[in-house]
Formats: sequence, structure tokens, C-alpha cells
Amino acid sequence: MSTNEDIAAIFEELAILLELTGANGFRVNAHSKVARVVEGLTSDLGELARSDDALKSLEAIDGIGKSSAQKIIEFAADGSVKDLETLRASVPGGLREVMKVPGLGPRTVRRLWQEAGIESLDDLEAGIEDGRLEALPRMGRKTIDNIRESIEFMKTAGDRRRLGTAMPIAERLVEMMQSVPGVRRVAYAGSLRRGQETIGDLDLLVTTDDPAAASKAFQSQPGVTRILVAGETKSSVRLEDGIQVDLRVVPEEVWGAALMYFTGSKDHNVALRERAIGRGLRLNEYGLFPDDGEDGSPQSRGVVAIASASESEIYQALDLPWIPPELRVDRDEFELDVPEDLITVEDIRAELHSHTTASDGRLTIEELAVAARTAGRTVLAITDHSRSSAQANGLDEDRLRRHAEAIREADGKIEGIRLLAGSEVDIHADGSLDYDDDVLAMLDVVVASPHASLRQDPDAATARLCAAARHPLVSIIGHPTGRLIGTRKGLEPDIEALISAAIEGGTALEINANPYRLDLRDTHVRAAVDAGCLISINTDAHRAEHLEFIRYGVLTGRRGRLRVPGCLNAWPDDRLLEWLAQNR
DNA sequence: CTTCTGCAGAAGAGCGTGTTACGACACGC
Repeated sequence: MSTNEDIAAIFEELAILLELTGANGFRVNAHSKVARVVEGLTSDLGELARSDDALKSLEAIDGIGKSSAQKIIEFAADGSVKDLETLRASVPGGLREVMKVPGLGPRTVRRLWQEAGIESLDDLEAGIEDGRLEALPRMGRKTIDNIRESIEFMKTAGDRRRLGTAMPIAERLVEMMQSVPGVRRVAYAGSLRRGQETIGDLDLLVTTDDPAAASKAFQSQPGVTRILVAGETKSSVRLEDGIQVDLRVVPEEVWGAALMYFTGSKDHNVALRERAIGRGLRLNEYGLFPDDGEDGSPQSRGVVAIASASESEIYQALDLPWIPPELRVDRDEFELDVPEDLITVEDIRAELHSHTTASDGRLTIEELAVAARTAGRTVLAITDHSRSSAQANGLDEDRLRRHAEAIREADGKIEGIRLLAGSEVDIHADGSLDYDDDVLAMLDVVVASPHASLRQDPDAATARLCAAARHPLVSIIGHPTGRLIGTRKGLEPDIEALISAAIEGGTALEINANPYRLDLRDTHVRAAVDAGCLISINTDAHRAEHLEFIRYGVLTGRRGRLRVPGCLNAWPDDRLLEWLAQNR
């Protein structure tokens, strides 16, 4: 674990433990915020914390105050934080699991702990059976049944879903709701709309002439295993595979306000509402209202909204440009330099990382070329695996030479798309490449990627990747960390060092659009974009459907503020080909 | 706990729903 991740984990734990001790909610939030901020940093806090002016430098980071700065310094020096140790000693560790039970919040868990001696998930189950829970006030049959069901659900369901799993489900739901009579507009919102790499649950927003019909259709759709909430304007169901879907039904005229509210992030919303207060206004999911100082929600008192129909008019009324959903994280999106022209799927012209039957792909050169052309690409680099990737049927030098010839031959035969002969060459643990330079030199594109030794220590990983990035014949570093979301951590190089090496070596860094990878990840893309390092969004297609993954890579790029000029494969073909020829 | 402006002390988002006991509270977004 990198230092930043350690620190983020410490503050996350502090927040949970504080919550359980009944600490002030703002204090709890402050700790969560530090965790989130630290997670988003690319520079090493450990180093900063050991520097001369550590306290000042740390406090300069938004969200980190004196107390948090001192804890970070303490951790960098001793590897532990006293306050955390004290809390750990006074709060049973098992309560963190109990907090995860849907429906159980800090208040209830604290009561269970102090009044019924519940200290773990096992205790909770025992307490349900032996009647300890029933004996508590405000603990009725229904609540206990719900807890029992939630525990059962927790045991069977997985955690968060990958972006690529959630998106098709959401699109199916949107289509389904669109077909309900009276429905006008339907959209998915939430973390899916923000393009996060994993999604907790799905959020659907609907405007309709017949709210009751929309809610009923939603609750009774096939695949619903449990209705969690069933109100007039708000419903929540669980589907067969365990995914939770929330529906909100609103009047047409508040579409924009509701979409903003439902898209989040929570912290972005809080920041916007604070901004509204600062301007004598109030923002909620029904609109932006003048603050008349009265109690109760403005819309219920007939106060007329200043803005509500569209997101942009609300942002405008708060003196902000429309902020793309992918940037709504409450980091620095409220500063004035937010680009309006983030990269889009339509901007992508070239696919620079793909596989055919020569290694472990499913399509021949011709089939893949046609598929790429159909998907709208005008340039396709075929980059099969190199010899060390034996499990992927990697090509030895002879096969590579013949394969390159075959690609160039096919290039002459297929209209409408330019084919490039390339390789996805393994970067060995020591930073050397899997082919000799004279072999690489005959190719049009070289994607160099780590595939093995993905557990090496961060310093070795940095040296390994930087060496490949500085190699004159390498065009792109493919999936730089090699992580697989939720299953493999991958390398943990010093990203800023890698970015510098890539700039120096005239090499682009890849966003691998495969939803299992999305590597570089969003925060690393942002660091690269800020430094002026080129990015290439590639699907790593092994079959035709994989070309559709591009959307996930684009979302990740947008989260990193990527625009066309910084994205190699969004350039005009001539310019791309010229760059590829020169940078080798 | 952090930020902001009043530099010591205040302010910190706002709503719908379910449960439990019929107004209040907790939860989750």
C-alpha cells in the first residue's frame, strides 16, 4: 500500500470510529473528507510529511487542517497514529461490519452496542435469535426482520459493480421506463453518470404525466426480488443479481434540479448548496430559490424558483459554467478553468491496441479491421502479444515478422481504414523489452505493457515503467499498472515520475478502456493531463464487442479532464501517423 | 474537524420514506 492509501484508510477508519462514539457529525465528515482528498492526490504525502515545512504544506491542502496535518506527520514518522489506537481500543472492531448492514446507521449501531452488548455481526445475529434486540425500545418486529434480511443479503451479494456491468443494466432500465405510458424523460444519474469505475447502485430519474403508473411499472418490472421503498415520488428495488435501483419521479419543470441532485456527488451537491446560501439562495432537488428566511421547503410554500428546468441554468445562476458530471467530485471543479470541451466518444478516431487470432484475439486481421471500421475508427493498430506472454500465444520474432507483413498486405485490400503493424510487447520486471530493438524498429506502433511481476515493490515498478517509457521505440505504455478492478492491485509506480519519463521519451500513456482495467485510473489521468503528457484511450480489443469499451475509457479520460489535443488517438489521422513515425 | 471572517467563534445541505407509536427519529442519498 502506498503511503497515501494508508493515510486515507486511517482517516476513513477514524471517521467510522468517531461516528460510533457519537462524535459531532461535522468532525466525522471532516475526517472522511481528508480520506477522500488524500486518495485523490498523486504526490506522495509521506515525503511531504517528512519535509521541513511539513505542517504548513499539509495545511495548504484543501480539507486538511492542523489536526489532520499533525496526524499525517505522526504517521509518516512512527507508522501509527495515537488517536486511532486509542479509539480502536475503546470501540469493538466488529462494529465496522455491523455499520455496513443496510438500514443500520451510527445511532442504531451505537445503541445495539451499548444497550445490548452487540460487538460484531455474529453478535447481531445471535441477538436477533435470543431476543436481546426485541427488548430494546424502538426495535419492533419489522425492523428486526429487515435487519435479518439485510444480513442475509450482505452474505450473498458482492460489493460494487464495475462500470461496464452497471451501464448495460441501466440502459435497459431507461429503455423500459421510456415505454411506460405518460413518461416523458428518463435518465440514469448517480455515480454511473459521473463515470466512476465502480457503481454502488443505480439511480433513475423520470418525468411523467402519470407518476403512479411510472412507479408501479418500476416496482413490478420483471427481475425485482424485493421492493425496498415504495413512495409516491421515490421507489427503490433490488434486482435479481442484487443490484439496487432507485427511482425518482419529478415534474417536468424541475428536471434540471432533480438531475443535478441525483447525479451528485453528495459532496458536490453540498458545495453547491453552500454556494447558494452564500448568495442568499437555497438549492434543493426542486430548484434554486430565493431564501425568504422562512421555515419549511420553499417549493411547499409556493416560492418561485430562479432556476430549475436545466442544469446549466442552475449553474449559471450560481455564477458557474455547466460542470460535466464526470468532474462533480468537490475537488477543484468550482475553479474557473474547467474545460468545456472534454473528450467524447465521437472524437476517437484510432484504435491503437488490439489483438487478433495471431495471439489471443478472436478475429482475423480482416475481421477486426471491418469491425473497427464499423465502430467508426479510421486507423487500427494490430498489436498482438509478444513471445513472453506464452499463455496468450505470444508471437516469436519470426511469427511477428510474418504477421506484420500480413497486416500490411491487408491494409492495401481494405477500404476506409488504415491498418498499422504493431506489437504489445511485454515489459520485463527489469524494464527491458521482450523483443530486440531491430525487431521493434520495423513496426509502426509499439505498445509496451507490464503483464508479469505485478507485485514488485513500487521503486522497482517505477524504474521498470520509466525505462520502457524512455525507450525510443516505444509509442505507448499499455495498462501501466496492470491492475484488475476489485481483484488485482497491480503495480504502484510513482506516477509523477512515470509521467515525466513519458514526456521525456515522447511516449503516450494508455487508458485501457476495458472495464476490468480502466488503467490509468482517473486521478492518474488528471496528473498526466496537467503535466502535458499524451494519453491514448485504447480498448485492447480481443473481439468485436470490445471496441464498444471505448465509452468507459472516454469517461475515465473525462474524469481526468482529457481533451482532444492531449489524446493521441483523437488526432487527425495524418498527424497521428506523423507522430508515430517520429517518436521511434 | 475545517473554513471563514467577525481572527474567536460561528457555521457546517436538504429531502422522502419507513418505523414506531402517532410526532419524532434514523437512514440514505
